Amino acid sequence: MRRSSEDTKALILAAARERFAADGYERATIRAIAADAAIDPSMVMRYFGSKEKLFAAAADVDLRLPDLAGLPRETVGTALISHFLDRWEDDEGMMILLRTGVTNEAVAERMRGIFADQLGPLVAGLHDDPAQVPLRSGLAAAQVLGMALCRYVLRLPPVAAMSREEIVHWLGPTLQRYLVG
Amino acid sequence: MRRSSEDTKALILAAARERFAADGYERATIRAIAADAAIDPSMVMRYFGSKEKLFAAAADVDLRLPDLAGLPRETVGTALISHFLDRWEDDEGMMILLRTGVTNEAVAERMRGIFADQLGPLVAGLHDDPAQVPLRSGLAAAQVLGMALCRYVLRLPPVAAMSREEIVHWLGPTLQRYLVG
DNA sequence: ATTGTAGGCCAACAACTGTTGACTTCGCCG
DNA sequence: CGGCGAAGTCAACAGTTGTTGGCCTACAAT
Repeated sequence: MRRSSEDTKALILAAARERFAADGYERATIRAIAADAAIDPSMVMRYFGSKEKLFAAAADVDLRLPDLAGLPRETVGTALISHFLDRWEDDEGMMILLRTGVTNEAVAERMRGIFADQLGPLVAGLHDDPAQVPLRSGLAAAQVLGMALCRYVLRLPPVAAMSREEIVHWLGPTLQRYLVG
Repeated sequence: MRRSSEDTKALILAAARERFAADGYERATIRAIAADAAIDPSMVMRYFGSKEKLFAAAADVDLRLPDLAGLPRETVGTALISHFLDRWEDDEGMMILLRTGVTNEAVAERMRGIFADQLGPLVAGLHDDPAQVPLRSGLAAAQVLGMALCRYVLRLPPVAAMSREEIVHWLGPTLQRYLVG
């Protein structure tokens, strides 16, 4: 029995996401991705056109932010950090963005867009004064991304060893203050 | 007049630091570094042996942490964030470490060492209970690195636009709580 | 003036990269 | 059965990379 076109495409995409997440853009070669998917490198080109387009498909990420405005005012900090921990632990896309955005201007631009379009509106729902929004969402982004960087990417031992509850306990109040304090 | 051996070596090292800081390890090619220094690529090999050794020389970073134990207890948070902002703004080494440590395991290991050997002892000076130290220095690292990431590497507009005083004002109390609160 | 040496340059290497085009093989439809 | 399109393979391309060795050239000591 032969594979369908969509099946192989999905196979390649899965392998690509893994490689990009683990190695970043440059070190994740098309040959390595193809080998992981057990197919020929030329199939990658056939289905995705180029390495850049394959990456674009692999790095298509949605933060899936919940609607914090519906929550009790004093719980938005812990809600946000909980959500981000969930997201980081089950979506390779987060790792891809961070690993590659640091050395690739196009991806950095994409991250700026994601934070402006997704985190910004969410924070806007918490304030009457729109002038506060950029500052507060920027502060929140710095805290959340710093945690992800230390825990999932650099794996600083004390940070990687922290329990989920510890992180929520310490970062929750910080984010609370940044967001609405 | 001909250049001295040490002069060229310093010239190469300066160009290398700039390139590694701007482009990361993979994209910073020996040829590009040599061109910046206006010398032949083979000279880089002559003076540094290999690209890896050149990088090791370029990424030799010291956080130069001040002695927080000598300060009034309630000012350690603002003192730490002020110091890190200074450091980030006048030492390309910080950028090199962050840009490359994210995709290079050896550099990540180096960063783990730096934070264990430099930030750890500093925090230890603030506590009687040594068991608290890893948690607290990990939290501080996450906050500080997250700010650096958003401001200097990703350049998220709201974070990049913040004034130095705003950052100290907002992150100071957070670090204070993480360190001794 | 000769020579030794250290600084510098050139050309080439082998390996690896993304990418391409021609070729083969499978399986469905008429 | 025959052929046609889709799925897959193979080999090669052109460019770039780190790295090497041989060669040239200025300068200081003899």
